[in-house]
Amino acid sequence: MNVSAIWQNPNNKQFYYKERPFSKWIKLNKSLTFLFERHLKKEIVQLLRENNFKNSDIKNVEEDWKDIFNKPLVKVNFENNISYYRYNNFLKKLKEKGIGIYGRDIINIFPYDISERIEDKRIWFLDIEVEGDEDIAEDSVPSSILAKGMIISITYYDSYEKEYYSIIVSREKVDTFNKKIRFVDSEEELLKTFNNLLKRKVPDIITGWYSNGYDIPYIINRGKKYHIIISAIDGLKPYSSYKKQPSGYRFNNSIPGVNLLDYMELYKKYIFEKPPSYKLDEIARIHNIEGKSEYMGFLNYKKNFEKFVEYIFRDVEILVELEDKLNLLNLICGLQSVIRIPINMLLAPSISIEHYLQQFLLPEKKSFKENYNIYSSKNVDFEGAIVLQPPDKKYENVIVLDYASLYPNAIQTFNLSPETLRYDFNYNGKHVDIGLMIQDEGKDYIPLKYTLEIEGVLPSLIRYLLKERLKFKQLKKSTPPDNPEYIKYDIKQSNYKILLNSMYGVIGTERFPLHDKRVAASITGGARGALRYMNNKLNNHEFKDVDINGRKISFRTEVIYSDTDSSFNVIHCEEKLSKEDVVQIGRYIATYINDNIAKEFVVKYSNTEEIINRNSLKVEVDKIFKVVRFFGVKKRYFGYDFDKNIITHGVEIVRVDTPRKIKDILKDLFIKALDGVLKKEDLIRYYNVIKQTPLEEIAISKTVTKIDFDKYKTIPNHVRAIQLMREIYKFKYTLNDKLLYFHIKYNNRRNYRIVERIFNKKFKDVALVSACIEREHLPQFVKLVKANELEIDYYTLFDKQVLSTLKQFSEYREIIKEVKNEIEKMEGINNKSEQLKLF
DNA sequence: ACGTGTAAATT
DNA sequence: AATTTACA
Repeated sequence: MNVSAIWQNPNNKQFYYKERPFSKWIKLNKSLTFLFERHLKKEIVQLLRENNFKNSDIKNVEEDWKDIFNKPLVKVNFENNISYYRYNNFLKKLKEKGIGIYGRDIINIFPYDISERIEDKRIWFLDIEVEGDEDIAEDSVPSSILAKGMIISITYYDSYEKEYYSIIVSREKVDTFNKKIRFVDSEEELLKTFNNLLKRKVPDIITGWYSNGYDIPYIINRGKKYHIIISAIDGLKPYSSYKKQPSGYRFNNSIPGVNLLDYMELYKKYIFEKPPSYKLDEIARIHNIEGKSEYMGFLNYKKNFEKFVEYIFRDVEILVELEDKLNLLNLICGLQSVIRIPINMLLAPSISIEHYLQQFLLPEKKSFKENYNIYSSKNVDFEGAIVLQPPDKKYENVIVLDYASLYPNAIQTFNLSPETLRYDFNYNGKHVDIGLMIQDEGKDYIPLKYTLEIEGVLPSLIRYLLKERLKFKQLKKSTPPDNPEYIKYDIKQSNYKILLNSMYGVIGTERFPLHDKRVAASITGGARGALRYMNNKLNNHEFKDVDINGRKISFRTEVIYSDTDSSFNVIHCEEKLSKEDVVQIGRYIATYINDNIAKEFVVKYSNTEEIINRNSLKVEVDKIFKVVRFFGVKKRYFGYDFDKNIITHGVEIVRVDTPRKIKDILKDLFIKALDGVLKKEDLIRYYNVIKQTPLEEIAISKTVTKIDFDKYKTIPNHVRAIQLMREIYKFKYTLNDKLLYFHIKYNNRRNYRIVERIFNKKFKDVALVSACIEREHLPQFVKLVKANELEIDYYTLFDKQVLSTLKQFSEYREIIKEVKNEIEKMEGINNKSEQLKLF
């Protein structure tokens, strides 16, 4: 059976599926199951009786199951009519008695293939507008839960019909070209209409920007007011709840028969780029999608209805365009077809891996316990990766080698898994001992022996994942990029990559049933060993008369920096090297490592040569620098390749809390500094440029991590800066997005007391403080600047963001000092601080 | 509700 | 020295 989509009722774990795309849901007959240790059979039978289970409640019992440690297990399959409620209560009782339950994940695994084709799913991209939305005050309850305002429109795009729809509460009507609009008289009618459409069209997925926190709870809660049960399956009810957590609100929504997927959550999880704001128009800008003209939803509804109608489609269009570019729904559907669990479960790696592993073990009739409690304590720390300290120096011709998927390949090569670990000084079977590798680092020996006589579940899963990923990578390579298959192969290989990369992380976390910190420590230990091998091999190694592009070239490699899986090698050579020469040298030294690693490194820690065949550790040329500058600190460097493309890490140019304009300026200044041509005039010129730049582009992006400010042990400046705007100007904050932070001169002396209290400082003359606002506040904020209540403190901005940052180039410290003095003179700033600390 | 290592600004 | 934020 191949199904197009599934939905699982979270209340009773009942599965629904569609046999054909765009049909109705069919209930799946799947019984509830659990497993227990065979020696507890009598006790379990007794407990089943005590809990009023009869023989006829049990479909069958399978006695040939085992756990991954080979413990004999019994699997009980209940009849289909046993409710999840009874089942759950029974398992709770077993848990109270300390009886370990195995294989609970099985009930969340859909037993048949699920289509990965996005074309098979009906997806609604949805957005709502609410009356008076822009003046909803901050509250201890999210506005979508209070649901005070009336929903005036629900707009969506149907991926199957390829059509935009909107339902709008309005007596006024407008005609639109290519959009289908239904005008209704009341919110109640709007919700009823929407609900009927849900039941008739049954979308598989509803997605929206922040839809789990706003649109979906709003619809459900407004529905409640009219006793409208928003649901695609008759007889089942929706719900919407939330939990307040230190970092913000967490929502839990359900509309029966619809998979709810917040596109913003998807974006945050899978898009590497960190935007300065998670507002949809900002995201659109980043991905070169024409953003909406202005935010005026409800205002336009009243003032300019035609404009309002144009506007409400824009957000949905952006979302559709975004998916066109990013293919995240495609990605998640691919992942679902591999892991076969409900879509919303796929967002948590520990849950994904847990279910995937269980599914992988099912054919072998193997399972595992909810928690083995092996080395699980929070206090058990384990060591991570090696990071070398680089010098404060500029280099030319630097080749970076790195291990491909180091952690997964370490797991595979050394057979690292909870059940292959022999934590035993005397174990003498065929094995590899990571303890010896760690001892080589000068630490105490502990036996971290992994038997090679059986294959571990983790390694075997990883071997499978690596094989699948390679298969799709090769298919992708042999397909032209304009072929529609190309993107499918790419998504497939990234699905496997995601799973591979989560494997190590979950082993070290308590939530994961098979976690074992000794195994996590062995993974990082094995990886450190591999890195040390490469670095030792390459540091100050003389390569003599190597055939490079038809010439015999001698060179020396020197390791100048290394982080986790990478080794930065500067090539010392008498001769002048072209781009092609360096590329070829890179290939040569990578091969040099790959040819020797198994016999020189991997086998060294094993008592059998068999491990050589297991080796999948392999290095690649990751990048090549024509010039790179290190600053004497770890995780920060700046350079460019032979095509003058910037390659940089850690420095302010790449940080989200650097303003957009400053990033552009710094890029130019960093290149000039690297090339040794930075002049005083460049800096002065940029200082004046910054003064002419719109505020949005010089705003420092900041995140508030605790919505309850009381929870801060020390209040960060940007939080004080919120308090200032809140107390004096009554700005309202939702705190669900990044904020704009400005250094300011505060001018209104009447409020000095308040400002002094907030910032814990005394001011004699000027109050140099800061202000922090939400993006929506920007027009109001500009008004305050124009009214001279406050001024932007360009000097501090320039000093902190540009001058201090450039000081990393130690050779420029003098020039920077001079520029600083010059600007101080220019601005008439008295360098002796006017600010005294109160305490 | 996936790990550890690290820099830097600030109190 | 401790806290907070962001990055790798």
